[in-house]
Amino acid sequence: MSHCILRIALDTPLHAVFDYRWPCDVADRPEVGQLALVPFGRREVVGIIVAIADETDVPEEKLKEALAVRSQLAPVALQWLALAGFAAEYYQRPLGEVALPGLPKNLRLSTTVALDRAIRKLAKIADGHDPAPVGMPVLNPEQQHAADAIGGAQGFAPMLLYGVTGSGKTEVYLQACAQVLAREPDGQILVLVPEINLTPQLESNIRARFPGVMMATLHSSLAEGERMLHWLAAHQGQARIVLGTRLAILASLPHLKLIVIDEEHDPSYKQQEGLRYSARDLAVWRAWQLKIPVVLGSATPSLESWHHAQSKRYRKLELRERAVKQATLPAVKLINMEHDKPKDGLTAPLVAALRLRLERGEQSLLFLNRRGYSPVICCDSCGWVSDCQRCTAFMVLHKGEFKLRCHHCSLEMRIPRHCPTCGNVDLQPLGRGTQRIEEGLQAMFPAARILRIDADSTRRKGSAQEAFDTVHRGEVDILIGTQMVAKGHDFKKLTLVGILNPDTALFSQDYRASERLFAQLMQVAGRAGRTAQTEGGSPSEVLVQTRYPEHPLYGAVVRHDYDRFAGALLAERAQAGLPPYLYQAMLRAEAPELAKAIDFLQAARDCVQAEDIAEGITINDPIPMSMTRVHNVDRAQLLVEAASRPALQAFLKEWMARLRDMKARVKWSLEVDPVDI
DNA sequence: AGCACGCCGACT
DNA sequence: GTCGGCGTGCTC
Repeated sequence: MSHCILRIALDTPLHAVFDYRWPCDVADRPEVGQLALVPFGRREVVGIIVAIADETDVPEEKLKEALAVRSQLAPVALQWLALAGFAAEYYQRPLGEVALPGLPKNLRLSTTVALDRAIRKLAKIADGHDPAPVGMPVLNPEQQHAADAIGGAQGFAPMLLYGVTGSGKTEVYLQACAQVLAREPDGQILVLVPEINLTPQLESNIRARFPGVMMATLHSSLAEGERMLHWLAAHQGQARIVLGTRLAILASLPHLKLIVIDEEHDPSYKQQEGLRYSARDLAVWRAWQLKIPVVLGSATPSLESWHHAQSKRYRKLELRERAVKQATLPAVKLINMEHDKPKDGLTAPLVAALRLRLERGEQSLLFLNRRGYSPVICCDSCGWVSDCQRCTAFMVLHKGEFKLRCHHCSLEMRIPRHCPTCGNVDLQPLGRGTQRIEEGLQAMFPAARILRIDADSTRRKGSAQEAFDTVHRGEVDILIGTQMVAKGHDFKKLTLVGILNPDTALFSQDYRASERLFAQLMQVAGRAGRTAQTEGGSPSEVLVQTRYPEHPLYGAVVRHDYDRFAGALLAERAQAGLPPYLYQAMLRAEAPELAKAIDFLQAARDCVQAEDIAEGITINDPIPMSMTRVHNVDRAQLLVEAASRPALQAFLKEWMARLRDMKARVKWSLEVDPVDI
């Protein structure tokens, strides 16, 4: 028996692949894409075989033998390895760090009992190969046109499905899926959603519509056993439809024929720690690689996607009408808070509108993106404020729990009875969170059934679902919530949406804040008026309390005019030299002292500044992050810009190699295409 | 990242 | 006298 060399990617921050000896004859070598168990340092870990060679440069005494190859599991396809390889290069991370964390944990154990059990279990389940849908409703002409365009697309075909809330995008996806499933005998479809827990309807819709095919879900809250089964069902091609969150973009799908990204503008498609990838961008790359169609759906597309649609790189499919014929868009009205002074956070017109809904037995929703009772407490006499000891942030008053809590490091303390610096007993809450609004509402409408839905009220598992069920059953008159209530749910009896304090985002340092605010307002406005008017209820309305009613963003919201707003934002971006007209990467550093972090970034800048590789690249000054200190660590960042993606990529590759060689003792990381600036 | 080895302070 | 602090070094 001779041996070969297995080149294996391992989940480690080291930018290298590792070679192992493996005894085998030439005829029965393992395959690239198979998983293998290997000794690594003092541990045993599972990696992916990325190449098989006859020889290696690794000295004999260092070379170890692999312990096992997972031959019962089919290798991942070469195209999947290429996807991982692309993501690794693009985001400047080692291959193993991209390829392995997405696998079910049970696949990465030294034992194979869980794998063997899952394989046996799936072998007993009949493959879903009856693609016939049931209960397909008739589409309106626009929907039908879009569904046919998607279902009939050949080759790489990126499409933007642009349609207001309620225009029936889901039905378009479903019918396009039906066409693809009918045409491709083994074809698989990947459907991505921002948060699967907030959209259980889509899952049940798909199951009900396609009873003859297997569907698998992939998201972070699956139990390990389930994750293994679902991942394996996708990997073996049994699952014809895979519904998942951003992590599902890295699923092994050997027969992928269509990708759908619902609410493509949603920020949750961007992973914000570890490998900071954009599932939307990777989806488009994957579609390009496989020469298949990809659909990006949204009522308020990201400016990147809109830009691509305008320049005809993406085909635009538009749904102008609401699919439910009688439902029109809700009337959006601005309440000028300079004229109508709010009491307990609510202006008189909003209170009157709430009272009207209560009298008619209809539901209202108040949207305030700030949980807790008040974002800070302060001392009237000496000016003390409830700063967090570990962060550049205030501690938030949580009145019900008698606590101050930092939302960034989770530090908690009892509410001080008197001012820590001057002893004054009169400490005032400043500003309003959802709890305080709830308290004020309850005092104003003692008989009303008021429910608050935010991260605090739904901490227990399953309690969010219970809360939404209560609303759906009509057992709530006024719902108050954070962005949790903006997504997914349609409330049938809801005819009023009040938006309480959106102004802060207008003047944010982050140039993306207004794009996000617009999307959020349109989304929450869309919760109102989906069906109520058909039953003779109040006309649906959305009331926005603002100090800047003349701001163009609100004008656009009132007119439901995404097109013009997006056009104006794009013009600003072009003028100011911002994405999508320019490409960015952000180098971040953190250290116990700010100066250390800044020094590192400065050194990182200096090591390339005057050189050829930095030509055409703008390396900005290092600056402290806007929230400088979190959990006793100071953070700083340095923005790099380039006019073209390839130029930026080439620069980053060389720059990262040099930074790794610098062996800095501060923690640092790179984000390509950063979203929070 | 893990997980070692490796030299200096407070405890059974 | 030991337990254990986290500094530096390595992983085919």
